[in-house]
Parts: sequence; structure tokens; C-alpha cells
Amino acid sequence: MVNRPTIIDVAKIAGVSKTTVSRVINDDVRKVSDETVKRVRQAIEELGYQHNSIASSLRTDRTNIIMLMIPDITNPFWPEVARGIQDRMDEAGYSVVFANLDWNHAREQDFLKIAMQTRVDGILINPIHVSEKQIITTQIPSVVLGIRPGFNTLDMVGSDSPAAMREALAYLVRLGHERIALLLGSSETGSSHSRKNNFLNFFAERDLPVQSEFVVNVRFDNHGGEEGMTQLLQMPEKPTAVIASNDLIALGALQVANSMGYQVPKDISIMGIDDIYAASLSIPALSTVRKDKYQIGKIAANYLIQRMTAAVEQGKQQISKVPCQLVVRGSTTRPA
Amino acid sequence: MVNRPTIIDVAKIAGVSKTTVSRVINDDVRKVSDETVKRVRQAIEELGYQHNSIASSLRTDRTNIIMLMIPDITNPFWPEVARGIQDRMDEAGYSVVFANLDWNHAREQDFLKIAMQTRVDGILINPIHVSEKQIITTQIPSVVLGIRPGFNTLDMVGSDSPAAMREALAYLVRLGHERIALLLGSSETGSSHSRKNNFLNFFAERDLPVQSEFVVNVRFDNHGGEEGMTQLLQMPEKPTAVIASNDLIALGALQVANSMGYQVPKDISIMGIDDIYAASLSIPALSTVRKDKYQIGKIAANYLIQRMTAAVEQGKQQISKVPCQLVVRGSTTRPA
DNA sequence: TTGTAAGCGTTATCAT
DNA sequence: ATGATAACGCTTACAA
Repeated sequence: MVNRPTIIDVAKIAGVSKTTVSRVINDDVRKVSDETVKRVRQAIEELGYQHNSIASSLRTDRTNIIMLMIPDITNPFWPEVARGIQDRMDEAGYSVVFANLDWNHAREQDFLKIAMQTRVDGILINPIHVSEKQIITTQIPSVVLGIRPGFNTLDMVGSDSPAAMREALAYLVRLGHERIALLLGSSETGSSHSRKNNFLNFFAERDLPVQSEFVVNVRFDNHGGEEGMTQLLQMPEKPTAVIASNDLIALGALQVANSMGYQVPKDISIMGIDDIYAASLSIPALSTVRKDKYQIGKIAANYLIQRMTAAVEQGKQQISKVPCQLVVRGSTTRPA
Repeated sequence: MVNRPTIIDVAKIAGVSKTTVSRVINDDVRKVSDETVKRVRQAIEELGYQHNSIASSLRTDRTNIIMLMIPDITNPFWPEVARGIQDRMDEAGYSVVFANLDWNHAREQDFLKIAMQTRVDGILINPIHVSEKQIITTQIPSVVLGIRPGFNTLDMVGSDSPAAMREALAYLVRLGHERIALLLGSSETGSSHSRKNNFLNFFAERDLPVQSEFVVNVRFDNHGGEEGMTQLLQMPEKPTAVIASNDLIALGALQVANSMGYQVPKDISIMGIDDIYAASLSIPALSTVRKDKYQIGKIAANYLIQRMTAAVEQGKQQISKVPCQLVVRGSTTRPA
């Protein structure tokens, strides 16, 4: 291995003790004479000394690293959330590392373990398989990305998904649709259950016929959308509108509809949720419900910083639901 | 802070020395009796002991972490490369953390420093502003993602971009295009220069007229494509075909062309490079040149593992150019 | 097969 | 204002 200089080497050259060097490095300069500071800085420069944060962490029990755990880094939704997180964390002096969970139960648990073993200072996670208890067990300050019904301890930040779904449905109903299908992205999260109920209740509450055969469980990506849409379009009585759990699913559906010769929106309307960049690219461009991804990231980062610095009362769960916004584009219209 | 159990606690409960515990943890079980192993494992379980990799790293000078540094995590190109990297690194027992450089000079240097300070075992980087020398100075085994003309020491893995560009151009010329513009994604990499020359040489070599006013420098994202395309469409003599440095730029261009009332490809052909998922979603779907992103990641990971384990001769640069493949979709046709 | 003890590079405590 | 010294939790010769 490389033989890097340590503070001891620096101390030797500067003619001081390593304690003094440490003080300079940590900007704990109050009690060091300007003269000495200069000499130490010079020595550091001269040697090309690099602070060893491993050793520092061992001593201080802090790493200044927070881990961002998301299920699918290929979904353009997350990078925007990440940006909000990073901007805030940068300010606060933390580095953000990503963990790509791949919708994979084992990976999710593995990374929780890795987070413990590497002693990260905080966790931001969009949990799919792990329970709130498992997260809490890490003893690491954590904030949940997304609203998880069963969770009642950890802070959570997400968009107001039920409201988003209701708004989208109300819009489609206003257009005159009665046969509305749901491509329900599912992944064994409790939330997929509640989102299904949320969908069905909408109709029940308005005395509209509930067609639960129009709820199709699909994977949470474009392929899921493709498969689900294929299924819907083979039904003897097809829906006149389709709403998907996210834009990727909707875009997959849109592509299948196109390639099977259906005209969107004339033959069938399609809506997404999220408003990722690609939603504005398809033709017709995708009608959707915009989530303020950057804002979600920023709030989550703030919550976590509060928790890490114990700036907020323990045991009091904070929940933030960022409002969504209907975005009407070309993929929806009144039924034929 | 939390009071986590250490190997000393485990040792006490198991009635052995911490050395023995360490041996069990590191599967250095050859010299420990089955009986003892069982007792230690039990104690670990009982205490919920978690290995402290900080302390371990300090002692061994290895972190088993490799840092992946990319300019823009919102470009769907990188997640697919990352997947190739992760799959290989997982096998080899390394964790991959991402650093998002944001096309930002300072950030790029900062993260190089963070990589040194956190003592990561390896670096995979798509360098934009930093020099090869700066990377080498870290003393950390590193592999470059992308082919950088000036670099002659570090291993590099990328697609054969010049070939990709030539193939795309040849295709457009075969279609009969003579007025071909280039939306050149630029970011002060030397490579943007050489890619420009590569473009111009293509015409020179074939005795075709070279119109260097058709080379427009743009930012490396969709907005760059939008701005560049706007510029091109305001020219008195417009190009009949446009090729972009990557799909994001091309998609931005496509969108602008659409919204300005041009029919693609009838009025103007547009080509991208990369073949990201969104390229197949636009209508017309984007003709492009596919790069095997997963493969790039996998090869890069292999190179890095070789370097980290010193399995390959020092000082011998390895370069791998993954071949590209023309993908013809709907955004290109012969000129009007 | 197991244990003792030194040391990795810091920071924190207590003197001076 | 500066320094000596003891941790932090682990791995690794070396001894037994």
C-alpha cells in the first residue's frame, strides 16, 4: 500500500505536536497562534498531507456520510429527488452516497447492514421490503422517502399520492370517462394495497360502477406498463382511459397502445403520475400529475439533519406531504 | 451516541479472546475449532454485534468501497453503466457508491479529495475537468469511463465514439443528406474537440463540402438540444439532418422541432447517440447508435478489480472500445 | 487451537 | 498556546 503522510509527519516538519496539527486541521484555531497555524499549513502543503477520515471517524464516531437508498436508479424520478437532497446536504457538510436496491429484498437488507457497518451518520430510504422496525433497529437516524401507511415513528416525506390519484381520476371523470383502468405498480409494499383501495373508493363514493377487473398489478417500470396495457387491450370490454402508478408505467403503456395500432388519446386516454422528463417527450405528450421531486428531497434532507443533530424532539413523527399538480398534455381527451 | 457492542463484548460472552472472535468474523476459520466457532457465532447473534468496518479499515487500509464518479446522474446513460459495474463489483465483494459531479469543476476536484480522505479502494470516473495527472495523484487505483485522447496511463473503457459518429454520418449520407448539422455536447473535455474534428474529417475525406457553421456547441442535456436546435432552425439555409452527441440532446432537439411545427423526419432528420430508453419512446422514435452501456460497466469493473489486486502489469495501459450499433427508427429519412 | 500485545491515524482529556 | 497520552475497535505477528 501507499505510504501516506500522517499528522505525525506534519507535526515533525512543522516542529509542533500532532495535537496542534489536529487543531489546525479541524479549524479549532482559537487556541493556536497565527504563527503556528501558518507553519502547520505549510507543512501540510509541502507533504501533500490528506486527512484520514477513517481514523477520524473511528475516534469521533461520525462519518459525515449519509446513505440514500432507492429501489431503482434507472427511474428518472429519483435523480431529481437526489439533487434536492444533495444540495441541502452539501451545505450541511455531508456527502451523499447512493445505494441501488434493485427492488431486491436481499439487497435492501444487505445495504441496511452495510449502512451499519460503515457507520454512516444517516439514512434516507424508500423502503420496499424492509419494515419500519428493521430500519429503526439500525439505530441510525433515518427518514423515509414516501408515505408508508404502517409507519408511525420515522419521519416521512412524500407527495400526497392519494390526492394525486383522486385529482387524476376526477379529471378523467370530468372528461366523461366511465371505464377507467389502473395499472397498479406493485412491489409488496403495503402502500400498493392502500392505493388500490384509494382508487376503488373514488368510484364507490361517487356511486359510479366499480370495475375491479380493471385493476392490473404490474411491475414498477416501463415493461410493467407494456405488459399491463397488452392485457387491458385484450379485454372484450376495454377501458376508455388508463391511469398508471407512475410515468414509466404509463409510457410503456403508451408505447404498446401505439404499436398495437391504437390512437392515443382518440381511442384510449392514458395518464401517468410523477412528471418525469420523458413524459414531455412522448407523442402525444403524457398527461400526468406532477410531483415536486426536488422539494421532496430538500425536505427529507432537512428532516434528517434535524434528527442527526437531535434538533427536534424524539418520538414525535414528522410527516410532510408535498402537494401535486395536474399537468394536462396530449394523451388524454374525452371518450369516443 | 449509541453504545454498540464490540468484539471484546462478544469475546467476553463467548469466553474467548478477541483474536478468536476476529478470526471467526473474517472466516479465517481454519484454525478455530468448530466448537468455538459456534460459541462465538452465538454470542454475535445474542448481542446483535455488527462488524465495525471503520476500525477494520483503519487497521487493514482497505475499505472494500469503490467510488463511481459521473457528471450527471439524471442522464439515463449512466444508471445502465452503473448496473454493469455493480453486478461485477458485488461478486467481488465491493460496494459501489455514487458521486454526482454535476458537470462542476469544483465538485469534481472535491470528490477526488473525498475519495482520498475516505480511502476508497478504487475509482471509476468519467472525467470532465480533471486531468489524468490529478487522478493519478490520488494514488488510488482508477479506471476511466470513456476514451480520453490525452490520457496515456490509466485504463479506459468506452464505446468507439468516432466509429459511432462515422457510422451515423455514413447512414445519413447514404440517405442522400448533404447538409448535416452537429449538436456537439461540450464541456471542455479535450474530447469535444476531437469529436468535432472527427465530424469534419468525415466530409473532407469524402470530398463533401464541409460546413463548419453547422457545428453548434451545446450543453450535454436536453436543454442544450433545445437551444441548439432553435439556433439551427433559425438559419437561412437549414440543415436537412441533425446529429447530436447523445440522445438527450437529440430528444431536446426533436421536441423543439416538433413544437416549432416541423415534421420529423419529413422536414428534417434527427439522430442521437447512446440509445437510452427514452429514445424508443419519442414519436417518431429516435434513430440512434446504440452503446452497450452494461458491457462498458462490466469491463471497467473488471479492469479496476485487476488494478486493485495488482493482477495486471503496472504501467501498461489497457483500452477497451466497445463497438456500437446503428439503430434505425422513425426520426430519419431521405431529404425532401 | 488459542491468546498476548502492538499498532493503524486520529481526537479528547488533562497538564503545563 | 502547546504537548503528552490515552482511547476508538479492529487485525496480525508472535508466543504459548
